[in-house]
Amino acid sequence: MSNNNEYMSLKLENQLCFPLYACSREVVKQYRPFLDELNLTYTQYITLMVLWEEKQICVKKLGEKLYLDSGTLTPVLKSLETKGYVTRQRSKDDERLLLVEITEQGEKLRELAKTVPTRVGCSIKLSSEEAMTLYNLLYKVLDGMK
Amino acid sequence: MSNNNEYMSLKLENQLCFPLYACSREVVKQYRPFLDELNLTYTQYITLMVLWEEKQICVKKLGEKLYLDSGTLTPVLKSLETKGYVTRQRSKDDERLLLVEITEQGEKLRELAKTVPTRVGCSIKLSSEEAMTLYNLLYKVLDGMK
DNA sequence: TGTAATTAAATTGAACTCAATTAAATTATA
DNA sequence: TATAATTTAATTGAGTTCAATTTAATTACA
Repeated sequence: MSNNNEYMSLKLENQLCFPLYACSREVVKQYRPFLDELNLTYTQYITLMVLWEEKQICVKKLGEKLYLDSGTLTPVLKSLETKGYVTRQRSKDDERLLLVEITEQGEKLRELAKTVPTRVGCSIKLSSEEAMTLYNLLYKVLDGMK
Repeated sequence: MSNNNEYMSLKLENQLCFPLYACSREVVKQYRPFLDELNLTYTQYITLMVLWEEKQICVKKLGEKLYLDSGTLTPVLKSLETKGYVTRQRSKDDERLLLVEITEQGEKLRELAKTVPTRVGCSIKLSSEEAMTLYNLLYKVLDGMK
């Protein structure tokens, strides 16, 4: 009798990756109306989230936190600079490093953004226990991969 | 005493969306070496996965399954057509519908692709119970959003 | 010291994603 | 039946993502 496991696993629903991919995009989509109000994209928003905590950080470290590389971050940071939310300048100690720093205007944006998570949270229909479980499993996958 | 919950929730780690977004991209990245062998992108691959099950489907229905719209699918389907894996033709019954059908060559690719899930699965360091829990929670979020 | 190796960011090019718009076909209804 | 509303794909444009390459700076070490 033939073994169908491999063929079975080629079903969309049988792979973890697909719901992960679809769910990620759908949840990011929930942010849009709220981020539109702030004239921010999701990528710009999470970049600012790091800077609201760190004040100053180089592109490399920022990329490690966001799992993004300079190919993605360079245009995002230039755009945030144009909007007046960050400054970009080379480190005096090591000219290879580009230091990104939040501006006063960028700090102010935090006040306007602070209700976003709660508002988006409403469309994620999980109990806090389920959300915690999901959160932990996602980081387990993420940590297990590096 | 002031309430800091809203500020707290602006931390990257405090939102479910970020690990979802990062995890999705990292897991998709794991597919690359295997899909490179087949000269397929991830989006092309999941499109074929649907067609391996359905044989024929219109763009609308395909988009519902993949959570993608024609803006994304049209170029993907044209590319798969160029590679000889699918055909695209308007429905006789309703000229608005574009019917996508798997070709014999597309069917053959399934044989080559069948080991991909198992090979990628190795880099997801979860027990089968954890994987099932994660899977169910992702679909709960996804289903709760439509 | 001088050269090689490494590191950080920018750039390039291909592909994806999505919102908004357009065009064509179909369906509903006045 | 004629017109209006709806539906389906395609198109457009902005922004993202990533691999690969390039450039400049720093570090390692012969």
